[in-house]
Amino acid sequence: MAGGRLFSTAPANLSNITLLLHNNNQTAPSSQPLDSLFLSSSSPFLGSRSMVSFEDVQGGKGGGNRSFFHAFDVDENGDEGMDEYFHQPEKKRRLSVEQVQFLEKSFEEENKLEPERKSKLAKDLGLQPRQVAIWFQNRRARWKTKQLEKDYETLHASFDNLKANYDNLLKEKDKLKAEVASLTEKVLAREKQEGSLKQAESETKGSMQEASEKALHESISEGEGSKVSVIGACKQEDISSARSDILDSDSPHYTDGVHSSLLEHGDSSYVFEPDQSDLSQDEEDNLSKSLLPPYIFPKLEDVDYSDPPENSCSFGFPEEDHALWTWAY
DNA sequence: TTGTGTTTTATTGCCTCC
DNA sequence: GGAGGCAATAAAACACAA
Repeated sequence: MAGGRLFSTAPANLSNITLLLHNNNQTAPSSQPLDSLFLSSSSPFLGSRSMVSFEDVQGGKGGGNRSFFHAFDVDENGDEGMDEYFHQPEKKRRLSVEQVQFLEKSFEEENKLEPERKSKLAKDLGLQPRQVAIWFQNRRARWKTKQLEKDYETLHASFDNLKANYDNLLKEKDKLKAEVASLTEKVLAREKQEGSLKQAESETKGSMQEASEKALHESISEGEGSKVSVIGACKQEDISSARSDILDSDSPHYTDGVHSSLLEHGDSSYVFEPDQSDLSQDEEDNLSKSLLPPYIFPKLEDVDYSDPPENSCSFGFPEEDHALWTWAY
């Protein structure tokens, strides 16, 4: 559209240029080639087939600075190649390889074009300053596109890298999650196992306790003449007395002086002083301590009193000893 | 040779800066 | 308001396969 319009008006411009050239030729040798209208005499790019823009002939924007005739006025003139331009005015001409290389080099140094540089390049390349400006503009556009592609690739690579890392982390997380679940399961199983073991233990303990109590009751009720009451049997002082009674009759004689004297005293009621029943629990405990034969019964301070007194028929003995000392009665 | 896609040159209109 | 840059676009030039 834009380009087409330019060339649709080309014939009119062409006639203007022809006229101008004609006028120019009136003052210049007719042997001068047309190319030199646009090329510096010192240009290494003589013979360029670069297309001529007629925009400035039309008085396009930018004013006189962009004038086709400005270039014409500045540059040397010549006739060679004139036919080429004016027989194919509508044709675009590509820059030669040398021109492009020169422009590329210049672009690498600086991608912006100052007016002085533009003029110099145009002069050196035998191009219009406008052409040089257009080339730089298009080159910047290409560079920008390339840069965008590069940036996109960099970002894409970065994204891929991050995504791979993220995926790895997700996998690791799942692995750890599974590990935690497995360990939790193991812990729960172990706790369950321990719980059932404890329950079995307590059940055993209960049945053994029951059995020992039964045995105790039986042994007590069998001994009718015993001074030991069933209720008192569960009290430590009473049990101690009962033990003394039992020991008096069944147990081997002690060599312990105190007990021997006591036993020798013949009066087992000695240990059952009526007054002592009125003693406080602490006093009773102390008394019991003093009366207990340490080599048969455990020291009372070692006895577990965690059980309530009424159920303390085990006397703090380990469950496995209950049967033994129950048998001892 | 021709159709088609890509590249290059150039234009246009808009915008910003001075 | 002029100069110049930029995005969008046109169109010629070019490359290449069929």
